[in-house]
Amino acid sequence: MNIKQILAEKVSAAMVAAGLPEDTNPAISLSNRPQFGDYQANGVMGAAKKLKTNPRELATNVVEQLDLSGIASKVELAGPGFINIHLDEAWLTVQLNQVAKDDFTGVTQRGVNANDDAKTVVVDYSAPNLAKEMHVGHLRSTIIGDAVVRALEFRGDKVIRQNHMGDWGTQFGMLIAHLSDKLAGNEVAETALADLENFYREAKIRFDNEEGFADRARADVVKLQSGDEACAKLWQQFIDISITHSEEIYEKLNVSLKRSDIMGESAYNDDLSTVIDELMAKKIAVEDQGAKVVFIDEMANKDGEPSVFIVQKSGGGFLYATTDLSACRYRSGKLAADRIIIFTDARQALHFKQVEIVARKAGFLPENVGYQHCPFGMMMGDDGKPFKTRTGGTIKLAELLDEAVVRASALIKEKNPEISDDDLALISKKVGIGAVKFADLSKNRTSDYIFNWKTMLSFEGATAPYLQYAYSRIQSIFSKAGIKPSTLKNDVTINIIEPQEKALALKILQLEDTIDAVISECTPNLLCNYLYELASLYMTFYEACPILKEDISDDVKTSRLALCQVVSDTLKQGLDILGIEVMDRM
RNA sequence: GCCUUUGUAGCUCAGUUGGAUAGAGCAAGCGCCUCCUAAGCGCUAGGUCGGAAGUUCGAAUCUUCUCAAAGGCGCCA
Repeated sequence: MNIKQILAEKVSAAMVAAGLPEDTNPAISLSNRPQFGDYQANGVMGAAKKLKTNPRELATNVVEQLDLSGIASKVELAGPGFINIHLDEAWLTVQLNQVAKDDFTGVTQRGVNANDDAKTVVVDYSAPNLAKEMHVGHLRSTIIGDAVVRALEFRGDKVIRQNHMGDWGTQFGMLIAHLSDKLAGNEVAETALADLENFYREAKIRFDNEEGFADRARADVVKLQSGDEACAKLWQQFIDISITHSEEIYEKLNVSLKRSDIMGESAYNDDLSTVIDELMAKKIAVEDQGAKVVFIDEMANKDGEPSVFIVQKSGGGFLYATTDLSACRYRSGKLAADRIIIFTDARQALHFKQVEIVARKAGFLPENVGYQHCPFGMMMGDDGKPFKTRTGGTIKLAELLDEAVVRASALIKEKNPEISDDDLALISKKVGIGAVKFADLSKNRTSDYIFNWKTMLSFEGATAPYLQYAYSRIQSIFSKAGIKPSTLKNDVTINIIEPQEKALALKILQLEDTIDAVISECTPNLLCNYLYELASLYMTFYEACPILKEDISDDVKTSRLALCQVVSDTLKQGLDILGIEVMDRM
């Protein structure tokens, strides 16, 4: 169910009938003022400009050809060529009632319509460095990626998650050398690695100061990479425990990543020399100053100097450029991806642009496979500088999340002193984590954003608690009415009476449109905006339209209860895509 | 030096491929609980969209220049 798409098809047909080319964009958008109707089509003006004709006359022709019978109650021509569309309330009512009965709250599944097949989408996100604990810098990739993944799946695409964990590289030599000594001292790996930050720090101190240790560490890297069994065993132990740390975070964050989604850097190790051989054989890469590099003319600067992309170090070692090229081939080949999406911070934008160009040249990434690097900004403190602890250290993600729950708990207790300890624990977890996630997800992906406890947990305005509150208010009505929401699904017809109900209906019918925008641009903030608007319209409806009051007729009562039911489903479903949980009471 | 991103109300942010009078939330001010959860609702105020020029019926959005911030640019990832 996508109103915008239905209107786009109708207006397009009218445009063609009026003599415009087939690919003319009808440019349907929501009207920004009630007197301009519900939707407007602005495409005629652009088209008239291209054809150098009078926009008003052209628009008149299009409107004459436009058949919206049954859908619109009024179509008006305004200004230089705006076509304002007032939707027919009867039509809206029919659509709304269909959505009310639908398990996917009106979102069409891929494959149902022609030209809308399910795609295989590979999504690379989270990707923490296993040498250390996850810190706040990993939050955005993890939750933005997960939200997009869930949106894709909800729409019906086949998603293959790829957690490209940093589990390989020189620092692991130092770590396994240190671990080896700890185990020799009769320590158990789990205890030695209980605090990864400490462990890393200890190893680093030894590496920098202790005589002979650095040499051992370097030797261990070489041994590890050449397949030495003892080193591999130590490495595996380290990796396993570090992954367990990450899994705890995913669990806390309600993120859908599983161990089976891990495809770490080490997994590409055996393929790297092949990648280089192919690049050399195809004369894409050349030797320069001892290293193997690709000179990318497509990205030359004004003076014609090509961009440089190193794929193998002069000593023969490989870099993350090599790994990412190998990943391109694996994903488009073995995984048969139609589309590849990568979530990393914006600093890597240049790198991924280079990877794509080289991979396409080398044939690792066929023409028809989409490749999308989705960068995001950093998390800043109140002072606008990178978010750090008071002493300047990185903030562990686990600690941040714990603090969110503690803060939520204090606030809930204050609002609701009689709450039981069990309820408090459960609700503060959902509210605290939800608040952190929503604050992040609701911001535009590309810019840096300021992390602030106060605004995200204020419980006022556009926050997760506001949405959760709207949801629990609805549940409260059901419980007060003694009605199981599921019983409303089939027998009840919703009627639109008040303007607040119409506004709500219109918003409900925009879910698919919103999801599609989230999917194509990888921007969950659009879904956040949508859900906030939905919740806000519900609150307005709640104040204006009594449901369980004595003077409300049974018909109106059941109609409104059913409307509540659709809003409740939509909110729950939308928040679920964001990985935010709801509760019946708060 | 070159490249990328960002700059919108006091603060935090939206703003769909150029569309009509630039929108929310917080903070500020004023109202609304004998009534389904006031973690709420309604109203008021707040802006030369960093600056300048250009493109056109029409610019926060496109082009050029400029100012400011952040980041990247040959052997880390």
